[in-house]
Formats: sequence, C-alpha cells, structure tokens
Amino acid sequence: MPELPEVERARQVLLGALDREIADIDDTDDWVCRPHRPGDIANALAGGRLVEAHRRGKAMWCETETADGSAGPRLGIHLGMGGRLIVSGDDGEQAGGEPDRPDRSPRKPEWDRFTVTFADGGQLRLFDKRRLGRVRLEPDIDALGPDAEDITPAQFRERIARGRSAVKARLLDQSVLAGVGNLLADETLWQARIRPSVPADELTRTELDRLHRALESSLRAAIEKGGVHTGEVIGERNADGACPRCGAPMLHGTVGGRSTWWCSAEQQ
DNA sequence: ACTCGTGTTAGCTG
DNA sequence: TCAGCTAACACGAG
Repeated sequence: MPELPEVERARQVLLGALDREIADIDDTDDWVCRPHRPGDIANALAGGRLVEAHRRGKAMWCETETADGSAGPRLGIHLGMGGRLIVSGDDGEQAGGEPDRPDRSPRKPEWDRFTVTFADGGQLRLFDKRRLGRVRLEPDIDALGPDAEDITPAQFRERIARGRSAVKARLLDQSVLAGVGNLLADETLWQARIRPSVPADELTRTELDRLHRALESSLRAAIEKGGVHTGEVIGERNADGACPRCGAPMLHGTVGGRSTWWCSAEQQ
C-alpha cells in the first residue's frame, strides 16, 4: 500500500509513540532489521525514548534520546509494500488503522516484525505480512531526493529530465524524487497525458512543468481521499480497460520494470 | 496450480 | 558511468 500519502498517515500514528520510555524492543527479525544483528537495536535504544517523527518520501525516522537525555541514534522505519504501524496506549487502545482486513484474515502475531514496548505497557508495532518493511539505525536519508511534496518546478525539471531512462523510471527513482510509487506514477503520467516510456531527456519544458503540476494534484487528491488507490485511472484500471477520460483502450505493459497502464490515445 | 504485485536493494551484465 | 535485469523477502488475489 504505502506511497507518500499512506506513509504520511503512518507518521501521524508514530507521533503517538513519542516521549514514552522504552522498556523493551523485539528486533529478532534479522531480515527486517538487516544489517543489524538481533539485539543491536534493542541495546541501542532500551531505556531511552523516541522524541521526533520525520518523513521524507516513503522513509520515516525517529530522533531518539538515551536514558540520560543525550541524543541517541536515529531509528529508521520503512513500510515496504504493505507494512503498517500500530501504536497502542497504556490502556491497550490502538491507533493506526486495522491491519489488513481483520474480518477475513485475523491478525497473526508472527506478522509483527518489530515491536517496541514502552514502560507504560503500550507498544509500537510494525505489522507486515510480506516482510518487505525495514527497520534500522542511522538510515541514510541523504540518499533520497527531495520529497515529492516539496520539490520546486525548477528542481523537478532538472532532476527528472536527466538521462535516457523512461520518464516513469525517473519518477520511481527515490534518489531523484522521494515518495512516488508505481500507482502514483501511473496516475501522474495519465493526468499529464505523457507516455510512461518516453525517454526522460526528450521531454520539453512544457511537458515537465505539466508533469510536475499533475504530480502535485494527484498527490493532493490522494492525501485528501486517503490513499493512492483512489486515483482517477488507478481506481478504474481493471474495470473495462477504457480510459475514464476519453474512452480509448488502456494499454498495459512493463515500464521501468514495473506493471504500467496508460491510455492508447492520449499518452502517445 | 500458477502468475502477479501499492517496494527496496545488492549484484550482475552489456 | 549508466541503464536494465534478477533475486530475495512472503503472502493474497485473480
């Protein structure tokens, strides 16, 4: 699920985990917590607290303090493809949404991949069936490009148009621009009427500006409606194979190594 | 039964 | 150096 809009909601959940004393950490999943060894994260943070929750693109991290009040290591959290954060208070009440349709597939404790237990009895959990999420100390935030919400038109043109890759591949490259995932990329290109496979350096200035405006509007819509799956094309994708705007057939293929939909008439 | 996928990253190849 | 591919993770949906 998570692209930028969903991750921002997860960050809001994470705020509920701040300023609470950390009593215990389960970091025994050595895939999710790689390259650390089990116990590394627990030893670094036990007795301390999380004090700030930040986000850049799809990456989140917390500033921490150790027991004596000095700065601790940053704790990086990435939700991967389907991870969710769940925070419970000292009363056991949870925030963070229901993990994965609890009615039909009851939550399995073994899908908690990382758990912080606070001294007040509450918890912060990373719930992630597929184990594609990641938790690590001192994540390299600077490897990411500017956040998709903050990038200026000039920055956008300069970064996206560099190189011969397909423009969709540039949008998806988190070191170019942070926060755009597969669905949001399709939605944005459709709104801008640009074919996903066009080499990035063949885009005109007009097209790049149009693409940037489309990114802003599709991001805004996704944040308002509660997720990228609410996009105009994305929501319709498989319905009847027709473009919701002009009715021409939607085409499907692989661009930048990812499943891609585009309008046969408008995105040429 | 079998393929595909809202993500990332190391490692390989041309 | 750049661009593109693969595997790894593990599960649900179609």
